[in-house]
Amino acid sequence: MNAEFSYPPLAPEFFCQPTDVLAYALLGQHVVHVTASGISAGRIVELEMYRGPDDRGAHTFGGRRTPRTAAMFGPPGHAYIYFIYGMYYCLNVVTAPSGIPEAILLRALEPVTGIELMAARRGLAVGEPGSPAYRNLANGPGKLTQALGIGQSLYGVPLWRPPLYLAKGVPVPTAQVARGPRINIPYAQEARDYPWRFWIQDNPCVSRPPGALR
DNA sequence: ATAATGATTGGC
DNA sequence: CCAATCATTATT
Repeated sequence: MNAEFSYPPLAPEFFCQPTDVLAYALLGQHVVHVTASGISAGRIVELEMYRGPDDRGAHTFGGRRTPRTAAMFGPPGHAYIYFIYGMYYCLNVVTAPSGIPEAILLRALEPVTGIELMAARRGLAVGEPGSPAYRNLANGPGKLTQALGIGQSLYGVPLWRPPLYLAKGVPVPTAQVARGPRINIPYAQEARDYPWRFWIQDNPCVSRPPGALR
């Protein structure tokens, strides 16, 4: 069993940094979810930032404040979770001070703890580390929430303590961070090409091969 | 009340 | 390439 996850939670103040700084700082950190079934956790290897109200790709473009997007207007370090395409949840880390709706979408994790639990939730067989089955556990925004058992009930929760928290990992040197356009926002016009997707260069668990810049 | 659509995934 | 599947949102 998982007695305790050995990585300590990040401090609440960690989230009080500009969104672009946090985009780099979050890579290499861990996402941990504690449930009655056990602990599952993964290392963040890919993410995207959304900066409303000026970002056409963001749910908060134009300052749209609805029940769904409310968390994005709240204080940093909380979970913004939304249901998409009738079947998947996406997990975001709210950033920027209250009133400024910015967030970072977590797009892919490298499995670290609770592999069997993650595989069971995904309906997959447990694979060896490095195998295709292993990579497939959390290499996408919908896959990672499914693997960690994250749903709407965690909407708005703080991310510095259980049951859902970010835990200290090894920061990724800027030189190892690749950037490119965000995925699946063809309607976003000029914002479509902003290089606001960040991932760890050459990491096998990123959601899709690079169309990289830098 | 109704219609359109999506920060995805998996299968053909 | 395209269907699955439904909450959210805007519109009537």
